[in-house]
Amino acid sequence: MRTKDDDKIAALFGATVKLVNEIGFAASSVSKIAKEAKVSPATLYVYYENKEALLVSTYVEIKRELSQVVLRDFDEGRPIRDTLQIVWRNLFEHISNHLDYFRYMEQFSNSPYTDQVDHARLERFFEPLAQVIQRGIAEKIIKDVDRDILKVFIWHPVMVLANPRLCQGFEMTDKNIEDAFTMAWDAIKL
Amino acid sequence: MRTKDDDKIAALFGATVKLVNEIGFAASSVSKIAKEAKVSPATLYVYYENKEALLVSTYVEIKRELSQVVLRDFDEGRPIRDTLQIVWRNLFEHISNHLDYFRYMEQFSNSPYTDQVDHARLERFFEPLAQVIQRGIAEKIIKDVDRDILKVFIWHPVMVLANPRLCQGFEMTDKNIEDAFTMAWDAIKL
Amino acid sequence: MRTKDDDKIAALFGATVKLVNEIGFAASSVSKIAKEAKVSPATLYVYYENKEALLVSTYVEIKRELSQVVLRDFDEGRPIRDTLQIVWRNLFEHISNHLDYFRYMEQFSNSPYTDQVDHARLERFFEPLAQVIQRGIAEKIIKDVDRDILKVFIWHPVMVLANPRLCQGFEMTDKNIEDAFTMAWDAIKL
Amino acid sequence: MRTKDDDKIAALFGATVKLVNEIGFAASSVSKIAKEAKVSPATLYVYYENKEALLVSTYVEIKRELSQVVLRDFDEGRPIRDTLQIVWRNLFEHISNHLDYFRYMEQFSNSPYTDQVDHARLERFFEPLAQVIQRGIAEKIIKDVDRDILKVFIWHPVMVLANPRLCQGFEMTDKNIEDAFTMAWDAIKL
DNA sequence: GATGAATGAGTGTTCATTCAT
DNA sequence: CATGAATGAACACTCATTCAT
Repeated sequence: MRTKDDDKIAALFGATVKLVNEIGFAASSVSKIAKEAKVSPATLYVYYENKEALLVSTYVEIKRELSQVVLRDFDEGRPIRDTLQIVWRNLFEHISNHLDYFRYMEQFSNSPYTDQVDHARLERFFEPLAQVIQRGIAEKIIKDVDRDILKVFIWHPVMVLANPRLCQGFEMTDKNIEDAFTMAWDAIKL
Repeated sequence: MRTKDDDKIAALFGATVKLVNEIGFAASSVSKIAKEAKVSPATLYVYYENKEALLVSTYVEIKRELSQVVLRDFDEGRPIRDTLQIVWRNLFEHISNHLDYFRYMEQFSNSPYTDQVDHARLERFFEPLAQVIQRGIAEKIIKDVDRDILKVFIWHPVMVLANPRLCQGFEMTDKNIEDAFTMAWDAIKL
Repeated sequence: MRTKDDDKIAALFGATVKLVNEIGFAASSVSKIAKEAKVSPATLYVYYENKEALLVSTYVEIKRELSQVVLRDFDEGRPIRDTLQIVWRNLFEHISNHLDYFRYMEQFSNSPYTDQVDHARLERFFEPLAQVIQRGIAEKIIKDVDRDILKVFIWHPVMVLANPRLCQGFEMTDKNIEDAFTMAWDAIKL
Repeated sequence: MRTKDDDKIAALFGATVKLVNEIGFAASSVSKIAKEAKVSPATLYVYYENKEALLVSTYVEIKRELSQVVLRDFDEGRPIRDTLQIVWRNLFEHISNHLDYFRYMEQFSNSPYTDQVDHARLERFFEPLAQVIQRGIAEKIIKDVDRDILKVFIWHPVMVLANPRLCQGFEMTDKNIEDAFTMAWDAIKL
């Protein structure tokens, strides 16, 4: 029965994210995740090959969802700065609503499981953004430097600032968000 | 009686960093660390109260060493941009020579053990830098925004770029390092 | 799925009692108990929350069994002395057949785990006996002294005499048992 | 230097008794005892062959002290009942002053180490008492039953009643002590 | 004599995974 | 499909004892 399957997958997804947030990545064992999702540990292996597959799949799903939200109302016609600012605000809003997703992403990124992810596939989720950047460079609006450097200055600040472990005192007020975007833009613009 | 052996502490420090780099934080067990350091697991407990103490101590030591290297030849008399650039280059050099230290710091930062660190004490290692930033703001050279935001734009890029897991294709060439510093400065300068 | 196995519980119970008798309470480790019961140490944790739960449960089970045997054919109509003598003989017989149970009880009683037992619940197993004593006091057949003192004189002698560690030379002959009962009765009767 | 030796032995004796009372027999490790006695674990092995020797020696010393206190003012001329009552009261007083000794004795008695004690030697400490009993039997004042049975009824009740683990609610008031002695005497007298 | 360092063998417990139903 | 039982391997840590000074 299809419905039931999807329920279980959703339950496992939710349980995984919740547990990683509550007790941390290392302490999130298969049996605890199964208990949280109200299924048997054995059932988990019906849907995923092993623990790694569950964790990787959870990560990819979060990234997929993130790309959809962030690229909502994406319109290439607008000036580049405006486009980026809209994306930045979407990103900020999504983080605020789903801090649990972000904390999962961070912990996953720093685990050995990251190596098992098909990063090229993830990049494709955000392809439109990459093209905007590319256009900005061509039009001499954005600095022509290594793409990784650009990415680090545009996107990482939000992630770091949203991480309570790294920025304990920081508050995500509207002003701070706008300040940060201004600085990101100053960094990359020519 | 036998005397306490600095060699053993050094061996444990080295083994901890090496293992975390090779197999990851979560998989670095006490017995594996002990074996790598060529001591008995029981001996480890002569020098550290428990696993946490070893990991925290290793982290603090890395941070201490980093602060010394980075603040080498520190001279407040220079223009702020120059001061930051020198620090940035020191940081870059240190990262290049000790990528393993940086990977340890990252993994540690995303572990539950981070909460056990006396962060205020660590901040003091880098106090001179904080004062330069402060002066820059007072002299209206640097933007007057939340200090955490400033830190994220000045220091985090290097860390992220140096992380092969996050930036697989990135190469730390001289040009890239200078490009990145220029962008960091553009971000924070008024 | 496999079903929970009463055999395993019985095996763990037996192994626990046997080992405590053979090597002592302190030396009876989880892994040794598991090996004796021919299960994996991990399996033990399917049936009991932890070592303490196993030991406590074993103790309670022995006490429950003891109460059933000792109160067999219990009849309040008989004279009090006769009632106590029957119980005394049942107790003696049970001890003879299950010296291992008694040695387990003793060692458990002197362990820190005793504090975790619900003593009130155990007392209820022997409630009918307490009432006989109570009646004896009311009818001025038994001395009206602190209940603990009564218990010590009626029941403890059997336990101590049955303990080979405390009474190495003692033999539980019929005569000795009757002698001891006579003395217990002389002690408590008015 | 003799003085120093005796200090260390006394410190080890005290530390052993204290720790067994505070954390239990099983949890009293060599290193904890050494730390409590403020000596090195290695020093312990200068004075005792091993842990067992320390524990056994501590037990024997407690028994020796006990025999001295209990037989204080011993006078064979008095009526047997009076003699026993005096001893009983001495015993009660000593227990009250040194509950820690008694708890040590109990825990030791239920440990495997008991088997290593030279019980015959201990019996000799209390020889005068055995002879009084013997005389009581010869004079047909005390029941002529197995000596172990007599011992159990005369001496064990105090020990059990003094054990908070076995008799949680019991209070050692003067009345209770006299009640208990009366019952002990009733049990053994002809 | 006295010590703290050092350790192999063990502790109780949890793990990711598979088995039998 | 779904499950709880079952487990070998590993975990962090402590033990009684010995070694080197």
